[in-house]
Amino acid sequence: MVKDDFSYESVKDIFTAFLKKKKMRKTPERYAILEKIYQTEMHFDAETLCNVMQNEYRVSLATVYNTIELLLDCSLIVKHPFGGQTAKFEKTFGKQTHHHLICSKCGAVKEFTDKKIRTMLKTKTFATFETTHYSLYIYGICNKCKPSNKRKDKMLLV
Amino acid sequence: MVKDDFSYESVKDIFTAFLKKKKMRKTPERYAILEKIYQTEMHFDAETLCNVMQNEYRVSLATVYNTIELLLDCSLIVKHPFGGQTAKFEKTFGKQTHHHLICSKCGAVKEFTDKKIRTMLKTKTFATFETTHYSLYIYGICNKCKPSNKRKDKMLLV
DNA sequence: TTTGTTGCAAAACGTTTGCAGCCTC
DNA sequence: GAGGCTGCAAACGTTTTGCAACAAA
Repeated sequence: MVKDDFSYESVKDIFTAFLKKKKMRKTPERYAILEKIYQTEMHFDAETLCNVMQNEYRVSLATVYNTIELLLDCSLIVKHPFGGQTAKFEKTFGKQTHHHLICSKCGAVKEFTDKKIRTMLKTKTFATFETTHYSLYIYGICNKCKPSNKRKDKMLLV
Repeated sequence: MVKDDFSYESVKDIFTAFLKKKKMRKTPERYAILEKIYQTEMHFDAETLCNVMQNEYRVSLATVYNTIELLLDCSLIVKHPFGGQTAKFEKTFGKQTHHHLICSKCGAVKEFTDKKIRTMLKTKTFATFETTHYSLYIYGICNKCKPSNKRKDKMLLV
C-alpha cells in the first residue's frame, strides 16, 4: 500500500483555502480525515472510516460526519446512494470521471468509463443552473446473478 | 386533481402479473398503494404516502414499505437518493424518461429531458451486465441560490 | 481571550422486524 | 383450512444533537 502523497498535498491546499474562505479552523482532525480518505481508492462509509482511523489518529464519529460534510461542500468527495441505509463516499481528485453499474440482486458496484458519455455530460449546460458535478448510476443484473449462470439453482428458472 | 385511470389500469395488470409469477397474494392494500402512487406526479417518501392514504384506505407504514419493495422489484417505481435521510420514490410508467437537477444549497430537485443524453444512455450496453434502468443526477447551484441573485445578502459575497 | 471544534453520550430519525390475528387462495 | 399478509409496537442502525472541555486564532 503506497501512500499517495502527491494527491494529498494538492487536495490539502484546496481544503485549506476552503476553510479559510469559510473562516473555519484548521484542526488536525480535519486534515487527518482528509488524508485517510485520499489514501484509499475504495468507496467508504463514515463508521468504517472512523474505525480505520483509530490506529493513527483518534477521532470521534461525530467529527468524521462533520468533516465529511465539509468535504462534500468543497467537492473533495462525493456521496453515493448505493450501500442501502449507509451513505457511501468517494474521493473526487486523482480519479478519472467514471460511472457506476449497480446490481439490483447482489448490490455489487462496478465502475466503468465511457468517453462519449463523459464528453456529452461535461458539455451539457443549463441556463438557470450552474453544474458542479454529476452522477450516473446504471442498474441491472450483473453476470454472477444472471439466471443463465446459475444452472444448479433450478428454482430460479421457473 | 384528475384521477389518471388510464395509467393505473395498465400498471395494475403489470403488478398482478408480477404477483402471480412470484406466487404472492393480491391484497387490497397492495393495490390501494399502487393506485395512490400512480395518482401523483410528484416524488414521495414512504411516510408521506402512508399519511396521505389514511383518508381512503387504512394501511400501516410497514405495509407501505413492504409494497414499495415489491414495486421496486417489478420496476413500477424507482428510488431516488435526494431527500437526505429519507428515500424518495417516483412512478416510472406514463412519465417520459427524464433526469434530475439537484441544488446542493437548497436541495431543490428539478426534472429535465435531453434527447441526446437519453438516446446515448439507452443504447449503451455491457457485455457482462444486463441493464434494467439508469439514473442521472446533476448537482450544482440553482438560480435562486446563486450569489449574484442575492444582492441583499452581502455576507455571502465576501 | 474568544469562540469554533472536539469527544462523548443521548436522542432522533427512517426503516426493519417479531408476532398475533386476519384474509387470500 | 393453510399459510402469506397485515397492523402494531418494539428494535435496529445510521446520523444528528447537546454539552462541557479543549485548542486554534
